[in-house]
Amino acid sequence: MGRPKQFDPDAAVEKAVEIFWCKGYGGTTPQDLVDGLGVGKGSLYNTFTSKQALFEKALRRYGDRRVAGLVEVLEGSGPVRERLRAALERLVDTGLSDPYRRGCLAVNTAAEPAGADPALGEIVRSVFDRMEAAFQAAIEEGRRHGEIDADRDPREAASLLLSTAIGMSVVAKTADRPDRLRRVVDAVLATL
Amino acid sequence: MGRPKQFDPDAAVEKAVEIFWCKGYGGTTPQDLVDGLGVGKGSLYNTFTSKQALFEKALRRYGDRRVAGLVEVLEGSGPVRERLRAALERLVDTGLSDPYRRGCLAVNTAAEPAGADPALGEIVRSVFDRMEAAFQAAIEEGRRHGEIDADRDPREAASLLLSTAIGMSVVAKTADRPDRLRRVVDAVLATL
DNA sequence: CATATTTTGTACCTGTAGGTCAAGAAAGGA
DNA sequence: TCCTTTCTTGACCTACAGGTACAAAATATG
Repeated sequence: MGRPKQFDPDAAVEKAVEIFWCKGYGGTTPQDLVDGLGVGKGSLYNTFTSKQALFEKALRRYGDRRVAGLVEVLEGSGPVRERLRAALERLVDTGLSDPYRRGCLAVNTAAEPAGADPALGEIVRSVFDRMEAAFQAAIEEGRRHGEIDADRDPREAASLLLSTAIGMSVVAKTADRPDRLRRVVDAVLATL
Repeated sequence: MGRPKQFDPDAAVEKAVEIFWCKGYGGTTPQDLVDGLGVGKGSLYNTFTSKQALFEKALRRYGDRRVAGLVEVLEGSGPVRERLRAALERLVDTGLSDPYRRGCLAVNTAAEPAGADPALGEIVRSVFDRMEAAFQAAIEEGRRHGEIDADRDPREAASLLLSTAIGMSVVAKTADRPDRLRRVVDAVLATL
């Protein structure tokens, strides 16, 4: 009962992702949210309580999507090595083709002072953990299929892939010459 | 002639590095600077013009120092491979032992929206370029000495080391289990 | 239809960002 | 010694951050 909401909170979170992704947590103002979500300030705070609470929802949603995208590519068909290449190249391509150079919201948050907040840090950590686990699963599959050297420790390799992916997200933001990122992909795949 | 400054601008930049490193560019307020530098707001703006101008000085100084530290380790004595390990482990150790988990100021700036500013982006890019060049020089030396496989493309390997180092700076901020970073160092060195 | 409940728009609030300005203090030069 | 120049202090300014409060509007129930 009571008056029904005149907007879709779910869609609003979706829009919030874009705004926070562009401006960062600290750089986003209530006015940015009001303009971007198209809802009044009263509704905004009535629904989401605070800027941070909304950001937590947005970051979680972003992270889930990112992880799902990575898992989808890594669990695809074809040789594992090619799937790993596809996953990394997707990172590079989407990073470089983004006109706003937003990088990765999870990485940006980790680097921001906001990342020191326990709740936000935990969300970021969870994203990183799931990405690493996805890499590790792929590498183990490749090892079982004899595509990847059995000497290679999958945990080690997965940690390297995670760190590399994070580093590439940052490098992509500097709008550096694209060849640097292509080299990184080649280099890290050559090691497997 | 004229009244002499009552503070050392050079030392003030040094202190500014610490403040920006802790709070980020966007998160640092004029009041933070007044408190931290111990100079009045008038003197601050009279000497440094603006928050951004001071930050540029601070970021440049930080970057020069960081690059010099890396070069020093990489140009040291002993086998190249050990020097590379020492350089990466230093990154990990200083990153993990920092109680404030500040990561790397250049990386944090690249990830912040402020990194999109042309002047700041250029400083960050310069830091990354010089680090990559230092890695590349070390790898080439190792190759000449037969310590590193001649098949390995030094540019590729250097780009990988750079991306990995950047990624580790971010991961270190999440206060993740230290073993992840140790694994990354082992993994990336195993590839050379 | 009256009422209880929830949402919405608008006004309002306190604190601070990021500076600017004017007046006085501390030097060197004529 | 007076003048010019530069630095310093502190007051001041405008805009906006991040919310809160309230009255009006829209529903479900009895």
